[in-house]
Parts: sequence; C-alpha cells; structure tokens
Amino acid sequence: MARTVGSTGEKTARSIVQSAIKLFAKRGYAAVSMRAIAQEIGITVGALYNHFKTKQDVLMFILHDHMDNVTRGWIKADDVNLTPSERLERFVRYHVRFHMEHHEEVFISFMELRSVEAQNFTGVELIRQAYEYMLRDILIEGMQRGEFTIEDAHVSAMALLAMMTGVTNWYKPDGRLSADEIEEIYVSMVFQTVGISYAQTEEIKKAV
Amino acid sequence: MARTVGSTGEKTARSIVQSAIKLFAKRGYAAVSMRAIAQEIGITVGALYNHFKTKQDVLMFILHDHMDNVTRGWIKADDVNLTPSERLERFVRYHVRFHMEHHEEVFISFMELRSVEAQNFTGVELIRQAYEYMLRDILIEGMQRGEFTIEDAHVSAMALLAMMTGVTNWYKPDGRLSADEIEEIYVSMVFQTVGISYAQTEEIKKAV
DNA sequence: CTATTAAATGAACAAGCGTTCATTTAATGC
DNA sequence: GCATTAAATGAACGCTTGTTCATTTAATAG
Repeated sequence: MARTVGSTGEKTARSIVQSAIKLFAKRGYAAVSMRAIAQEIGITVGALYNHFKTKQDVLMFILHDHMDNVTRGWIKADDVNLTPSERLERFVRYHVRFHMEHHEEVFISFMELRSVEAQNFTGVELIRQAYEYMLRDILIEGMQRGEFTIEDAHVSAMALLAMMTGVTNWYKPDGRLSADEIEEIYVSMVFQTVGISYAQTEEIKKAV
Repeated sequence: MARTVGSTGEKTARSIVQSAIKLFAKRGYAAVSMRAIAQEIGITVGALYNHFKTKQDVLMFILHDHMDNVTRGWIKADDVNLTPSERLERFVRYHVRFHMEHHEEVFISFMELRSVEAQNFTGVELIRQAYEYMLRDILIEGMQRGEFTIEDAHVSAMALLAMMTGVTNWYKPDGRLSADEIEEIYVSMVFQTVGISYAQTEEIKKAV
C-alpha cells in the first residue's frame, strides 16, 4: 500500500497535532514516541515526516499555536476603556473558561517548556511573559486607582494565574459543578483576593 | 575496578535519590536515563541496581518520601485547638515555606503522577488527597464559625493550594523578595481570598 | 587472619527510539 | 488522459534505553 484514499496534507497534519496534544498531555513529550502518535491516527511513522521535520517541530507547533490562541483571545476580549475591576472580571472569566476548554494544551505548555531545545526557548518564553504582564498591568492600574488592595502586584499576578490555571487539575466536564458555576466562583474568589467584594463591583457598575 | 574505597550502601542510596530528584525535576522522569543518574554521582549503571530494583522504584521512593514529609510535617505544625483563622495562617506559612524549600520534589510529585504505573498509583493518590482534605476541613470549620466568607470549600481548597504551590514556579533564593517576605504576602493574600483581613485577625488575637 | 558479604565494574541483551529513504499509489494540473 | 506532485508504506539505520550478570574488590564478622 502507499497513499491512501482521501488523504490530504492538511487533514493529516491536523490529525497529527490533535493526536500529539492528547498523548503529550497524558504521558509527556519524552514518553511519547513518534510511532505512538502515528498509530493513534492510523498511519505509519514514515508518513509523519511528510508533515513535520522532527518531533521537536511538532511540540513547537503546539506551543506556539496555543500561546498565540491565549494571548490573541484575550486581546480580543479585553477593553482598555473599562475600569480595572471590570477588566479583571473579564480576565478571570476568559482565563478560567479558556483553560477548562483547553486543559491539555495548557498542561503541555506548562510542563514541556523544559523539553524545548535551547534555540527555540526564548520565543516561547517571551509570549508567556507577555501574558503575565497583561494581568499584572491590570492589577497595577487597579492599585493606583484605589480599587484593589494588593501588597505586591507581581506576586499577586503569579498567584492569581496559578490559582486560576489550577482549575485544569480537577475540572471534569461531568463533575459536581458546571463550567458556568466554576467561572462565577473564581470571579468572586479573585475579587476577594485583590480586596474587592463582588457586591462592591455591582454597585460600581450601577453607579456608572 | 570493583567496589570503591569508602563506599557504603546507605551513602550511595542517598546519593542516587538526590541525583534522581535533581534530574527528574529538571528534565522529567521519562527523559532521564539510569545512566544519567549514575554518571551524576560518579558510578556506573550496574551499581544502581544494588540499591533499587527498577527505575520506577526510584520514582516511587521519591514520591512516597516527599508526601510523607509534607503530611507529617503539617500534622506536627498543626494545633486543632486554635481558631480556623489561626490554623489557616499556620497552614499557609507551612505550605509556602515547605514548597519553596522543596520545589524539586514538589514539581516531581505534581508532574510525574502520570509516570506512576497503575499498581502504584492508588497509594500515592490517597496521601495527596489526604493533604487536600486537611486544608478543606479548616475552611469548612471557618465557614461554619462565620470567620471565612467562601462560596465552595472544595473549590477554594483547590484554588488556594494551586495558588500557594505556584510559588515554586518563580521563587528564586536570590530574587527580589526574601522567603520571609513572600510568606507574609501569601498569608495576607490567602486571608483576603477567604474573606478575612490580616488586621481583623490581629484584632481577634488581641481579644483572646 | 580468614571467610563472608556488600558494593562496585563493565560487557552484554533485547527492545524501542527518532529519522531516512526507495518505492508505491492517490490526487491534481494541463 | 497523461505527467507531475503529494502522501502513504515498510524496511532499514545507528543509537539509547532499562535491566542482567559474571567478576572483582572493599568492608565486615568471627
């Protein structure tokens, strides 16, 4: 046998990425073989190399694609004309929702930075930092305007991101709480963490 | 050459564990070879097998040892006669401090659960849950006594653990903030998150 | 001092790894 | 309809992997 009926480059490439995401998330980059990725989608190893030059390239594609999605998605959802509290609320909802829906890519991005070879590292790391800074800047503005009570914006940003991203560790689509309920809980937790109550914000909204 | 001068079983076994912790944390279980562990401490691969039966056994030893340390340490630090707020403060200080000091083991325990073979999994998972429940119980008691304002004790426990454990992602011993300062910041953040202010607690303390 | 045990070496193993390539077959452009 | 290109196969490669084992030497017990 050789080329199979109905096969096109784009379809296979997408399948490879999907399969790799699933397997990398479950077992880790180093523990997943190219053969395993191929088997998952019903092709042989050799065929992979028509679409990706190396295993590392598959990982880099996943990482870049994911980070692009996260940051671009937030830039679209954000509105710099809103108050810091309103922007923070949006950020929490966006982040928690996105991470519940993409927990596999999130896990890979968090864990497999160490599997990124030196020459590829800087690029990925910069995008990651950029995202952190987006939250930090909201916190700083909120402090300056007196909306938030925070000791250290940088520590708070890291702490909040860890807290929100942690949802991926236990969220199950058919669990006790729906995604909507979880989103709400996180909004109120984050609000308390930065020193504002949810009720307070509702007042602010009405006053505007 | 064969047995080297001054070699004893205990010393070598400890070296192996130390070396494995360092390498597993940096590169991940699957990406670390037994040869790499051996080389790190200046012995050959074969010698490893005088101390551990398999690579998986090295991982299991590290995981069990770490989880034992965490839970035992907390049980020692805890005092059930204190108020929930006081116990929570102790928990935060204990957890943050411990995780800053043992970030390698923490990272391994978080990430390499998937590298644990099925027959070993339940044991490790149970200890992990037990630790989570210790925090959750403090939160529940605090809610019942009206000290904390929390929507969902389980979600809050997971969120707080993620937030606190996240310190391992960025803490550097020679960074901008000292371990003491970071500990303080986390106490006040956690207090705000559960709906009490640090000042409030100081009052409570004085009143007692 | 001697016999035994413990801890090392270093070679060997079968299996699995990422990657390459000649070959075959399907899809596509003229 | 035919030539070209794209996408698959499957065998092969050199290398690394976890693990085993006969052998050697140091530490230890009597």
